[in-house]
Amino acid sequence: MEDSNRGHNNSSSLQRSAPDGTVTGPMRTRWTPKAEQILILESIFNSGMVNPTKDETARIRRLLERFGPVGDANVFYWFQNRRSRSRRRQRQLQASLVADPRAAGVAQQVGGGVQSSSAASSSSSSSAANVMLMDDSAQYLFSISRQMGLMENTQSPVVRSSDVSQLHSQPGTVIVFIDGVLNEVPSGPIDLRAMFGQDVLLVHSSGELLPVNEHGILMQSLQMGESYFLVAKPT
Amino acid sequence: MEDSNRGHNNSSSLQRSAPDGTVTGPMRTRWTPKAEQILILESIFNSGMVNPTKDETARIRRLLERFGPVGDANVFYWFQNRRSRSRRRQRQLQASLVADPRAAGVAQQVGGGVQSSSAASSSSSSSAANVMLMDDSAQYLFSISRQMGLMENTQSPVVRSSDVSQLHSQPGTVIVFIDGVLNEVPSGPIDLRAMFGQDVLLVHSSGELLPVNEHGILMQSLQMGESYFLVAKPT
DNA sequence: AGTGTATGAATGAACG
DNA sequence: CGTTCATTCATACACT
Repeated sequence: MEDSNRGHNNSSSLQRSAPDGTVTGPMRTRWTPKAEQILILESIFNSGMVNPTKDETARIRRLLERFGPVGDANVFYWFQNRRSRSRRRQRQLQASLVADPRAAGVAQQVGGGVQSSSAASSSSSSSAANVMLMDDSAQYLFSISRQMGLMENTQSPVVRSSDVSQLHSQPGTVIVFIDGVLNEVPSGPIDLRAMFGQDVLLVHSSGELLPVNEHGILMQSLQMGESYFLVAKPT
Repeated sequence: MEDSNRGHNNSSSLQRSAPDGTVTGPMRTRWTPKAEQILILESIFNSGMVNPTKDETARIRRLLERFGPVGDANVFYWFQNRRSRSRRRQRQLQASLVADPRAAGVAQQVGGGVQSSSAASSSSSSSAANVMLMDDSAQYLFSISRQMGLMENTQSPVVRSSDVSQLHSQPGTVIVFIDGVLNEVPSGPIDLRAMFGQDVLLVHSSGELLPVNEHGILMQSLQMGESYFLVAKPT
């Protein structure tokens, strides 16, 4: 694809001076997405729109612009990188499982919501196949990307599950959706029993069941912006 | 097979070990053009040869080989990508100007030297129509591509305007030709008066006059590898 | 104020 | 040629 509106030209007169004193001109500062922007992007990606078309990209950009300056290029790059890194993690997780099946390594992050391998390409595959396993708890999240048309003129932020404007994902934690509500959880292993009181399991929005060890400890870190659903542990 | 010399397969038994130590087998190193090679390529592209034929590609490759291993395929891909991305930038610049005519955005990069639209395809259109506006100051650059036959046996590098071997374009700067000599200038707006002492204008090698604001500040960033010419400001 | 890491940006290499 | 993938470069930001 391509990069339409050039990325976030913050046209301020930034300059950096080299050690020798020569001014090397305006720094091209790179776009640093706001927490809200990341949440929106993650939600969209996670809802199945992993490869927006050019005009979808523009719509997304307009959405994001409410929270700060953004260009189409930034959005384009974001999705490209997201796809790429998601795919890569998926692969290397797969590889490490083959290499050492008993691993199920602790901090190993699972990929995004991209389906296994082949036909993951095109846009808006409004994943209908994902509805399974989870006991009906709020999957309204999946409609976010489809609602965009409606939201474009509203002032209210897209994600409202809690006051998102404040969060910036404390270091060492990740922001995730659990049953549709925002949660900031520690990155790393999670004691599901301690955290949710009962014997439960987590299902990623892709339908994948997250592995726990014999103590009910989640063996993978949850991943920033992903959404998960609690299900009762089958006895 | 139709694809000339395959791209720079330095066939050494390279291996890469993943972070966890697992050996992932021989890896395909991708060609990373040297600064000199880029300058040559840019010069050629900029001189109007935007789509070299197969044998022109081979000649170019032989040229580039003095500065490091390179295959015909690399050259082919380079031109293909250069054309593509140049055209794209051109389009999006156009689009953004339509969207917001008063923009003329500061750090907005202009596309390459491809002429407007339609008949930009074929090779060696030794641009005769580009010679205009500029007051005769060294346009010998344009002959670089035509000189290739002569240079093929010489030892001296193509670009000699200064010791090019060292440059790697400090971040935040771009390397350009101005009146045929290499310059490293800050990417971003440039104060022509401050830099050149007089009231001058810059003309891109395509003939396009670069816009300046009322203070004589260049409103676009110069582009890496492009060549420009100084002309006196008409009073 | 140095070091490590996540990630935005760029671009070589392909594919359709 | 447009689009997509893989890899690499550059840097914003945390942590020490």
